[in-house]
Amino acid sequence: MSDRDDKGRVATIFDVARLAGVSHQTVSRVLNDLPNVRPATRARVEQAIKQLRYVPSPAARALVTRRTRTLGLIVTGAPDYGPSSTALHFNEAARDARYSVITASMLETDAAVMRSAAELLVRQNVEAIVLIAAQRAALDALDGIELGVPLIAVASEDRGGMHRVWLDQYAGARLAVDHLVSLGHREIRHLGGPPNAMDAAERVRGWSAALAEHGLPAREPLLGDWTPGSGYVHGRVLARDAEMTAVFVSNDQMAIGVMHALAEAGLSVPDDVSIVGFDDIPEAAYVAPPLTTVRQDFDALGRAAMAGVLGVLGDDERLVPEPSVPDLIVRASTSAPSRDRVALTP
Amino acid sequence: MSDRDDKGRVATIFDVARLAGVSHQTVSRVLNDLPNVRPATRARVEQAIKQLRYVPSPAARALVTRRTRTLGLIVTGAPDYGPSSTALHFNEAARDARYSVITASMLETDAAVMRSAAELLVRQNVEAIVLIAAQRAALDALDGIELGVPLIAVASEDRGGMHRVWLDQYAGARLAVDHLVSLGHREIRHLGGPPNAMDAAERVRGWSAALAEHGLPAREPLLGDWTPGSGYVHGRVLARDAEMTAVFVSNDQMAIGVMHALAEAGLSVPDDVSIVGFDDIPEAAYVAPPLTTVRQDFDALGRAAMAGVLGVLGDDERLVPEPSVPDLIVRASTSAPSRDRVALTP
DNA sequence: TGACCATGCACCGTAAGATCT
DNA sequence: CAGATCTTACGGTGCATGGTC
Repeated sequence: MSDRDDKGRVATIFDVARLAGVSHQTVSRVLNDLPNVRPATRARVEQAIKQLRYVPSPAARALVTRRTRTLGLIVTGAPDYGPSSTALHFNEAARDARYSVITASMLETDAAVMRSAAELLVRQNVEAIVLIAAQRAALDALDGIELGVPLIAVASEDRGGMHRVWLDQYAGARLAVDHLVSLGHREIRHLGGPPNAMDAAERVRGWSAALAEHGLPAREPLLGDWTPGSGYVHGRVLARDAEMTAVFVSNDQMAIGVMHALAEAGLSVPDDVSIVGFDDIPEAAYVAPPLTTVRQDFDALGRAAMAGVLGVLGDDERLVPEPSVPDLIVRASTSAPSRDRVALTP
Repeated sequence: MSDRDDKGRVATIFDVARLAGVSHQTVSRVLNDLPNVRPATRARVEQAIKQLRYVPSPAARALVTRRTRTLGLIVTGAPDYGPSSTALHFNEAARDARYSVITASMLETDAAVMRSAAELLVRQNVEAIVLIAAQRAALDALDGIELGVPLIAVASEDRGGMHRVWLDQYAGARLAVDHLVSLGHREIRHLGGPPNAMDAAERVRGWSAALAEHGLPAREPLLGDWTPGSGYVHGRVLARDAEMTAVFVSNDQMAIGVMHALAEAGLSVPDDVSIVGFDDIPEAAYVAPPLTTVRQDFDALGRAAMAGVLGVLGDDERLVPEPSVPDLIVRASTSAPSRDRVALTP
């Protein structure tokens, strides 16, 4: 596979041309599938390419075409299940479309670091930049600055000046609440994500809209930070609320913490309190009790991001697919409310 | 930031040269910090660079130097906490060293896909390829084929023909078992990872070596697949083993499943059975009970991979650091064995 | 005339040799 | 003579132009 001649040089288009007895331009035409090449000539060139194991130089090609078939990907935040999965599937979709992806990952959402990473990508002549970032601040960091290349954000809030793909967090939250309401719950509380998280805000919106539609009260939501620890802390608070019979938790990690706190307080899930999470992380089906949750299709999201790129670049006229709506996965952490608790509600 | 003139062109080295009143070669000398440039001239050139917002074209530079300052990263398998963290920190370390990283992620460890991804990276003239792969098959896929660039594998088993960085899984496993032994446990079972996982094999090795050293029996280990579900399945088997008082589980996800199964069987953790996991995932501190586990320093691992790259490329003479030894994090899932169970052992 | 193919040049840097002060 | 600077060549493509049958 090392494709090198005696002098350690890889074959060039001129080597191929000489071997095939044509000009380098004809080789170029064959490479790029252009017309006006006689089939016999084409065959000779292809034979020479194979024989010399010639592969075109991306650097030389990029220099003259100013196209690199390379995309930039910026991912901020901890390597949690959602963003990591989205990045993985985006990467696979890009490879399928014969694009390379230069990735810039960073734990912190620091505006200066993000901007310098974006500039680095632009200098590498990426054709578009995809941003996977849960926090609003990540969009702010790249908003307004003129990158010179299209920016596609995976984000659940709208923003001028950049393209966007997302999953319907609002609809997912409504699924969760509708499920609890249909089981007979009337006092349904919410543990949300951090205030700067766009997904969290959409889920709060869905929760309160669903409650309003059913004429049910919406108590002030609690706000965690996505971690199991914050779920535990707020779970202890929720355990003292004798009126509520169900909690819609904004992600599965916090839901695990909530269930732990409820168990410690002597409350049974789902007999005393029903719990619905969000994401369907791998652990969700195997905690005690298995968690009813809202599954997000990160595969679709990653592919949608790539579809967005192709749409913007004009490679592909296919429209970017509609945002997919999450699925409710009913497991054992939800059931009809117990008589005792129902009796307490007004 | 769009750095373009009226015709939409970015500045070239010639534009800078003209503005500074020097030749483009002098500009190049300034860019590359070469000597023999008068301070006054250097200042004029730097002023012109700033004024035109000139940045050198990586494509043109790569064409002539055959160096791209770009690395390839291949990551296989699900986006679990360990590999995702390692990839993140490697990425940050690479950026600190002013390298770009082209990433190829793939869910499946398919030899053909891996090889074509590696070839794609080589065509992009990456200067080295880093492989993060838990499975032995991933090393097999790239073993032997002549890539033409150095390959640095993050892998816990040795392999000819490639450089390697790793965390000391064997020592980590010994820490876990030593902890259990020091608490008084004498019948310590093991739930390992899948047979094709290199980390899993090392942990089995550490577990059995520690037992042998203490003169304790090593029963045949069970083998899961890293998922919480497989932990649950094997946990039900373990629950019927009346003699064992502790289980060393090869990762935290499976440990969660095991604890769930034990709880279902009416066994208390740690009163009846002590559990030690591996990894210290974010959930570990908040499950019930909080999990004693072996923390791996994925940050150090990612940086070690980058150090390995720099070492191979000769950019940096600093030695690749010694593999770091994991830390034991003692939480509530381990305690001295109960009298009842101890009495049962011979 | 049109299908086929060759020639020259641009792209934007770095490296080596030539020239000037 | 040597430090400072310039001139020339080159890398590997794709595009525009032109030539030939």
